[in-house]
Amino acid sequence: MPTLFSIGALSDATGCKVETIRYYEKIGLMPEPARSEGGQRRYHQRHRERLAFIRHSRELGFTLEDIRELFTMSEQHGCADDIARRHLQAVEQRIRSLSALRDELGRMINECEQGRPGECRVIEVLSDHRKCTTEHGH
Amino acid sequence: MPTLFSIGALSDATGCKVETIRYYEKIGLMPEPARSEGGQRRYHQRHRERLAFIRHSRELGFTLEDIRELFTMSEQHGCADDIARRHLQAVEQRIRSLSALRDELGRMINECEQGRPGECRVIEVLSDHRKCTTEHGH
DNA sequence: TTAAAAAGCTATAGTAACTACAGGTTCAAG
DNA sequence: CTTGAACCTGTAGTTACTATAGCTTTTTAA
Repeated sequence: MPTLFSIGALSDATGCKVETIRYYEKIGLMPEPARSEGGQRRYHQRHRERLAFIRHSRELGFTLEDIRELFTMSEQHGCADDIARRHLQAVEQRIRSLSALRDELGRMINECEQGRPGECRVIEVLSDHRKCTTEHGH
Repeated sequence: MPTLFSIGALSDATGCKVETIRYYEKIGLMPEPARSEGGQRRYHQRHRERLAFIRHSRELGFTLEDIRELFTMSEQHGCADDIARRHLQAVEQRIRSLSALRDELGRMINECEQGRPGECRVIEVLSDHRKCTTEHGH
């Protein structure tokens, strides 16, 4: 007989919160598990695997919609290459704008340190985009 | 007499959507402007400046709560140095994890190209965190 | 001057991806 | 057998907007 475990045990095994597991079930990302006599959820190993897949994908920044697509792919033994590629492009773009932002913040803080006390460049720069050196945002 | 302008004109001047301006007013980030006879909003130059400050800060990734703090600072002629510094740390952390993620995605896509057709490493790696080389997530 | 079109108004609901109650039930340990 | 931890459902809240419906005001063109 397969070992069944509770939602709390599944939560401990995957690091995913109990509420989040129920939420994934509600939106159809996790299948409805068996229930105990009293109506509590009872999971198998395959639930643990599916949840691990979801959590890992989320850590890598895939959206829940992406993950739905990934499941379809994996069921059809298709290649998830293009989803990953699309996602990689988004990640690279995000890194570029965050880097511009980091430079701008660094510069603001630096100028604030140089200034006389009571004179804050941070506020000044925020008030006027023209005082920016980098082109952040899109 | 100061030139008054409509919400649409303010929107055009700042690139901030009309709905967003009304939203900022509702949450108390923008002051309530004067109204026309018929009840439409009429703004001055100082509203434009305040909104530009908000938008610029948002572009730099500050939250609306941060921006509230920034306004308090600027009213008290205080230094926003520590908010900016705190934010910089968060940005740097975000860049680090996104870089790890980019590497991981690149590796997955690469291995997928190398493999025999119909064999997708992307799904495989997503199923098993142990197949990761980098430590992403926290 | 007037009629139509454009822009504005309020209030409410929806988005992503959860998280946090409230108020009750079931389960496992002592 | 009792107690307390864990579980249940359902609903509301989070962030920062965006979108809709159904109306009113303002502007433009005939």
